[in-house]
Amino acid sequence: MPETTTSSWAEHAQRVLIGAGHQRGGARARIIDLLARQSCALSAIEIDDALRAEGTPIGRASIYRVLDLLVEHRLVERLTIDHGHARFERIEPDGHHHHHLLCDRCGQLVAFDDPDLERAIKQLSKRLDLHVEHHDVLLHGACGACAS
Amino acid sequence: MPETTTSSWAEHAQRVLIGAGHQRGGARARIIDLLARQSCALSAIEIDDALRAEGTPIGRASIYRVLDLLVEHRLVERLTIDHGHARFERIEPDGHHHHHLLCDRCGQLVAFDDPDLERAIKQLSKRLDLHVEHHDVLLHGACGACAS
DNA sequence: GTTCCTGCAAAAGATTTGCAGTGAC
DNA sequence: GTCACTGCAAATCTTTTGCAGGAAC
Repeated sequence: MPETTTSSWAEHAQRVLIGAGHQRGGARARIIDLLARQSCALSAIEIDDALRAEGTPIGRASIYRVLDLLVEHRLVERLTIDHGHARFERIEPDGHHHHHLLCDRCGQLVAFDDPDLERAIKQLSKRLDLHVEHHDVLLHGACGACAS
Repeated sequence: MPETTTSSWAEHAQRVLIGAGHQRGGARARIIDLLARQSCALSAIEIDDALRAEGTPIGRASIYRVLDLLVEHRLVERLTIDHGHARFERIEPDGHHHHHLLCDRCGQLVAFDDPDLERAIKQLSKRLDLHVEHHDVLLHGACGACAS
């Protein structure tokens, strides 16, 4: 896991948005900065809480609007893991990504990587008559801590 | 695709629920019957609409309650495919299952089967320090019709 | 100065809960 | 007769939209 990714993603995101004709905005910068620091997906509510915890809350509407904008520009991925909540996670410019396991015991969301799984999905999209642009895998079960 | 599955799942579901101490109920029978006839996942709203179209609507609350009960007894799987809607699909007693592709062009949900993918996930759960009980794969892209 | 950004309040939509009546056993 | 099932209405919760003020360029 490259340590440099964090800040470079934030800069990349800002660059893309400016390039698309958007202005700089305080709320947006805060959200981008927050997402840049995460290791896993956050819900809009968690983002709201985190920003509030930092002392200066941001309106819910702005949070959703910024997230929409980021999703639109493929800077952030929207995941629908639990029912009723969307979760958001940055998309790395180098295409590197992971998948998730939702622990049914403790509710924690755990990220994992698996090249074989990526390979299987790539081959699958050739075999089937489908154009796969993007994929999500969600496992349910017990995380390392709960399984032992 | 075995033609017999349809009715046997409905009977199986009823048997499990009766065995768990539940009574027979009209609304529940209607919903089980409807799900038994589907080839792919339905949302609660679609279930409501379908039942209304049959002439005798069922209260939303009952629909959600029955679905919860079915999910609880592992007779139905809850999928969160689009953001804001849960979708429900029966779980076959023999463990046979498929995954989905959501067409970004036309919005259609397409089911597909892939033994290699299943294998990759099975091996993955051995390699990683996780107990995988269950998994969902969702592909995004273009369906056969839209891709051509 | 114009256009985009933000926050607040209100609205929309899906899901859940409370409660009273009905039906199953 | 008891306990589960159902429907209606109200409540809850996330997400969206309208609008007016403020900031960026």
